[in-house]
Amino acid sequence: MTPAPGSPGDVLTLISAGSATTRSDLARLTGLARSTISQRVDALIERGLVEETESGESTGGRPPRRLRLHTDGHAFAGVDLGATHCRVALMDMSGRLLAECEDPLLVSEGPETVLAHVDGRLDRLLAEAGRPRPALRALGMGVPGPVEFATGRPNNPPIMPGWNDYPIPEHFADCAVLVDNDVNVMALGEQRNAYPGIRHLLFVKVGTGIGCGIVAEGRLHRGARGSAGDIGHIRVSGHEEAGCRCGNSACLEAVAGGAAVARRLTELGVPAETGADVVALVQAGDTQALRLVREAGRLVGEVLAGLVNFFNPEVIVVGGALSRVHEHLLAGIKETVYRRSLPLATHHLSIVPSRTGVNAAALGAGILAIEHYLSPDNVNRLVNP
Amino acid sequence: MTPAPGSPGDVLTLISAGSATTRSDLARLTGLARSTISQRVDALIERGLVEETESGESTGGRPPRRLRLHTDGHAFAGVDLGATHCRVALMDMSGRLLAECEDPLLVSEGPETVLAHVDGRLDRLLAEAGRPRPALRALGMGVPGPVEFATGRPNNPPIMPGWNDYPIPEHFADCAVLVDNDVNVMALGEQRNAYPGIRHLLFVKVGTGIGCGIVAEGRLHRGARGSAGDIGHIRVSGHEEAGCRCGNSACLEAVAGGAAVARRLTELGVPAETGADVVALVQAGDTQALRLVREAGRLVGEVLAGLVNFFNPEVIVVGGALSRVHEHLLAGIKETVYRRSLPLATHHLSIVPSRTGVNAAALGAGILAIEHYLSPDNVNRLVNP
DNA sequence: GAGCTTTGTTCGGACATCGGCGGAAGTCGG
DNA sequence: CCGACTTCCGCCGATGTCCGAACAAAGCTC
Repeated sequence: MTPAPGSPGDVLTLISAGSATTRSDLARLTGLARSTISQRVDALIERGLVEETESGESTGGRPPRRLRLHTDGHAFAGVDLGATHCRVALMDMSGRLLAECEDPLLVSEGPETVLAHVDGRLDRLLAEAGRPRPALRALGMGVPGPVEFATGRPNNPPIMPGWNDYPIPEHFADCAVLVDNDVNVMALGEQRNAYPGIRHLLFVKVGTGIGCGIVAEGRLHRGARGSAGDIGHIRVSGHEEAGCRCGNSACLEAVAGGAAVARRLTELGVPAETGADVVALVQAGDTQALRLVREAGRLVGEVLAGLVNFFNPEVIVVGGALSRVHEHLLAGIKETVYRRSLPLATHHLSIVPSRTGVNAAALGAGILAIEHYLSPDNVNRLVNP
Repeated sequence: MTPAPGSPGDVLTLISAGSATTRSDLARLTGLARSTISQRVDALIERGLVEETESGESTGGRPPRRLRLHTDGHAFAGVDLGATHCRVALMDMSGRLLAECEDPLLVSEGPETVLAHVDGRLDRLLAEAGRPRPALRALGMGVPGPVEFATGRPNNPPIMPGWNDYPIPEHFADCAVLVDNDVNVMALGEQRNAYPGIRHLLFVKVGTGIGCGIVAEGRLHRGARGSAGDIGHIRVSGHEEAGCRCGNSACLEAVAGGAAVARRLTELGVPAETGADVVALVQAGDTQALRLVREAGRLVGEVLAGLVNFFNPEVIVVGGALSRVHEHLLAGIKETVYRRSLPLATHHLSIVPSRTGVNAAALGAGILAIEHYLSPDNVNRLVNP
């Protein structure tokens, strides 16, 4: 059931999105009477979800009292679980970062160890921000593998031994927990922070692996089994010799992933092991590395060219480890996409580097948590007993 | 603004979908009081949208009065405009076919001529079905090219000379007109008729060209510029020699489209010009034709394998002219998709031939029209003065 | 400071919804 | 065949929600 127009949740959504900052705005936008709006806003204030700030500027009459989210007393967490690191961000209801931390941590140590670590970091960050544990309303988590979003259970993740089907939410009994693929939360964070008006966006992460988060109609597309966006094993032409860990050959990841580029560099006599090594070499001005990164961009671009025709996004954001040298990667991507995609699809297409940087995933996961908590359905439940 | 739960439109949606056939069902499903439901249903009956039928079976008490859409007095049209044909289907509100016709017609004759023809056929079909012209509530149309759905204007369609930016809806002043790409309406029709529970579905049309309709979250995905699903110009590996009319080479359409298969057959000494010729040859048992169709299936499958990883659909439906010999085409497609896509994405994936047949597009276009008319927003407008 | 404008609150009335009651219309068991 | 039971449906008073007019508040303009 969809919420009624102008319901408390709807009102809060407008305030949260910044579409409305006064009661008058709300009345205009919802079409409800001013008296009704006042009543709704009062309820939201009473529940601690909204607060009044100083009076705004008069436009010739009585100045309005500005409304905004009441960000005290609540906290939300975003967790970015990588293969070898764990980043936790504590945010308020408006999405502002309150505190954060990052530690090296092997996801392969298994769920109990890793989630206990997360739990400890949450306590520390909450203390830092001066908020009690019960203030934590919801937690979002991005993990490096496929997840069944509805239940928060990893689904045969290749690089998360011991996590298969583990019910992550049950580890945090006192607050709502939303678990998603790391690339999905990065896509969400980028779209919400940098491209709020864009309805169709792809976020491509080029690191050791290659993945893609899909925002369609402003919402994450996860597909039937939650495995949408797994573009690392799409075939690219002319590289039949490259075998991939998935058992096939000529997979995008096997020829353009960070590890693949490093291996090819090593073959050329420039020792490199990981994507980070490649980035360092490019930054040091190594021309072989630069050439190979650009070539990797072309290969990613070949796959993206097809996806642009298929999905017709407005924006493609390129992130991940290799994007630290994004000029060269992007150059290769753009070159191929604009050559191989149809004009109608590329005419208004932007291909840009990620703006959110290293904590993109943690912030995106936090946004997942906040949007869950502020969803009209949830707010209506909070307001009506 | 989303409609309120249990609004007249919501009630009608449940009846239309077959989820509820009695007042009691509606009360259970909406959570509203039985008295409220009765009132809503009365309003819908008064407006001629719903009718009572005979009593249903008792389950131990008073038998319920069954409700269904009141299909008399309304009519909806679906128009399938092809490059060389025009098919018009007249349907009632439940999606049942009332009358239909097909004529050879060159879309290249331009909008005035073609739309005048459609108009004439509409009158004839309405007369056949015994309904007056004003009974026509909405019209859906599928055209062979990209369309800006919101305005119903073709967007630089390659095979529709004279139609660029032509405002098709203005030609039919008295009823709502929805114009979409032909593959999109085929996808919609197939999903609604044959796979109502499936949320993510791809419809692949293999004919002279190759296109794809995308259903995501149960709704058509049209993309940013309405060009989503144009998979005919995605690159396939190992066919650099094949030039395409789009200016690139190795496009899927240039190696696996009906015209391409026909050309390759001709080169092998078996004369063929169009996809229809190829179908005839296969049906006649020509082994060369059979082999090439299967090979075309493999090529389509290579592209679909990537799209399966990216989009993660539950069902892929294969339609279009070449699918009349779908055993061979499907065999090639399945072979490649199941080899090249990730297990998580293929595990619950079905690849099936289209069930709706030659009038798939016309029926899908009609469904577009009906769903527009029965959308909760529109129904609420109809019921409340 | 009077009048104007805009914002926000108060309050009575209109309207929709709820839920109990009773009648209608069937089944079931004796 | 008939009464008990079940389910469906309409009626109606009670309840609560929402609206809109009137009013108060707080600024601007002259």
